[in-house]
Amino acid sequence: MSGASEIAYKEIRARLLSGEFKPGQKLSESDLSEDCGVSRTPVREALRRLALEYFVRIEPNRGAFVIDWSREDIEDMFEMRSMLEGLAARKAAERASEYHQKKMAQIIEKLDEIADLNAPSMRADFVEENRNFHDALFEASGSRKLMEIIARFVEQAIVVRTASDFTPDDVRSSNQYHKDILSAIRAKNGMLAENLMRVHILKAGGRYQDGHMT
Amino acid sequence: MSGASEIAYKEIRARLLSGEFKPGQKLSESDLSEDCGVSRTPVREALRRLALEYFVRIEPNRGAFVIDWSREDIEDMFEMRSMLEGLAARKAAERASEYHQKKMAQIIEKLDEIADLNAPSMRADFVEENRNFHDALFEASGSRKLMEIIARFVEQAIVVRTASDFTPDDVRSSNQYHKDILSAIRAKNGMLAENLMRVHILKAGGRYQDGHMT
DNA sequence: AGACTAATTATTGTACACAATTTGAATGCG
DNA sequence: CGCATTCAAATTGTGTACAATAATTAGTCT
Repeated sequence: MSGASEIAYKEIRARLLSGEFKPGQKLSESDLSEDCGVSRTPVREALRRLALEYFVRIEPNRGAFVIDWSREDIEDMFEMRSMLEGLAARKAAERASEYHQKKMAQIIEKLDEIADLNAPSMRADFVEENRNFHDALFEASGSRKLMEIIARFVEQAIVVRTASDFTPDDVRSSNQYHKDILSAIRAKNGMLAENLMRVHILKAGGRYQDGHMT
Repeated sequence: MSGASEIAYKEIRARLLSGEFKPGQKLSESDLSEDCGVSRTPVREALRRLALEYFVRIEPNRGAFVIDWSREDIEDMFEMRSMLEGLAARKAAERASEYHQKKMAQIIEKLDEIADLNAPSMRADFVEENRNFHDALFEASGSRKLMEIIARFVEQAIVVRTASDFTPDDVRSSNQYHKDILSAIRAKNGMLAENLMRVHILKAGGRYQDGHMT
C-alpha cells in the first residue's frame, strides 16, 4: 500500500524526527504538498494524524505548527511512559515465554557489543537495539493494546531525545537495567521488574540528572 | 467554531457512544455525509480522527468499521488507565492546592446526595459527577499533558462501560474510594493516593468482579 | 449445480476549484 | 509617530468531480 496519504505522512514525519522542522514552525499545506509530490488533501490527512500523535499542533483556520514541548510536558511524557512500560514489564514477568526471554537476552548481548566496540555508529546502533529490547518486552507482555499505545509514547520520546548523546558507559549503564529487568522477569518477580523499568525510563528521561543515582 | 468537520466528528462520536452503531459495523462515508449534512471531506476527517481515538478502525481502501473490543483489550485499557490515573493521584497529593481539595470535597458531597436520592436519573448524574471528580483531580495534579492523555482513555471507557449499571450501593462504594483518595491527598501521602486510585479504577473495570474485594 | 472468470456497480482515495478565514500591508486619523 | 481600519493576498476549509480500488453480479465452462 503506497497511497499518497501514506507517502505524505512518512515524509513529513521523517522530516519532523530529523529536526529539519523547528519547534513552533508553521507547516504550510501547499509547500508540503509540492515537496511530497501529492495534492493538499493527503497532506492535510497526514497533518491531522500527526496532530493526534503529538508531533504537530493544529490551530483551526490557522494551520499546523511543529509542537514545542515544555520542560514540564517532557517530564509528564516520561513519567507516563514509565508507568506504562512498568506495567508492561510486570505483565512480561507474569507471562513471558522462554522464546521471548531468549530474544531479550540476545538483544542485551548485542547492546554490550555495541558499547565495547565504540564504533562511530554507536549512538544509532544503540537507539535501534534499545528500541528492539523494549519492543521484545512489549511482545513478551502479550498485550496488544498496551503495545500499540506505548509505541506512540516511544515515538514521541525520540523527538525529544534528539539532544541526548550516550557515551559507551551510558550504554553499559542502561544495559545493566535491561539485564536486571530480564532477571526479574525470569524470576517471575513482577513488582521488581516493574520498578526497575520505571527507574530505567525515568533515568532516560533525565529526571535524576542531578547525580544521586547511577 | 462550528466547522463542518467538527459537526461531523461530534455527530458520529455521539452515535458511536449511544450504541446506535454496533461493533464491527461498516460506516459508509456517503451515508454519514448525508446524515450530517456536510460533504464527504469533513466526514473522512472525522473518521480518521475517531480511528486514532480508538472508536473506529480504518482498513485501507475498504473504509471505517466500528471497533470491537476484545475482553483482553478492555482489561488492558483499564490497567493502563489505572496506572495513569494513579500517577495523577500521586501528583495531586504532591501539589493539590486548597482550592482543588475543596472542589473535590464538594463533588464527593454531591455524589453522596445522588446515591441517597436514588432518583431515576441517578446513573446519568453519577456518570457526570464522577467524571467531574476525576477531572478535578487531574487539574489538581497540575500536569497538562497527563490530563490530555488520560482524557482519551476515559472517553474510551465510556464506550465500554455502557453495560454497567450502578446501584446506589455501588455509588456509595465508589464514592468511599473518592473520600479515601482525597484524605490521602490532604495528608500528602502520594503513594497511598496512587494505590487507592489504582484499585478504584480496576474495580470499575470489573477486574475484581469475582467477589473478593469491596 | 458449482466454481471460476469477466463485467458491472459501489465505495474509497486523490485532485482540484471555490468559499471562508486569516494575515499583512497600506491608508487614514488622532 | 503610533494606532486603528480597510483592503488585498495568502492560506485553510469544504464541496465536487474523477480515478483507483474493492464488492457484487452475471456469465461461462466443466
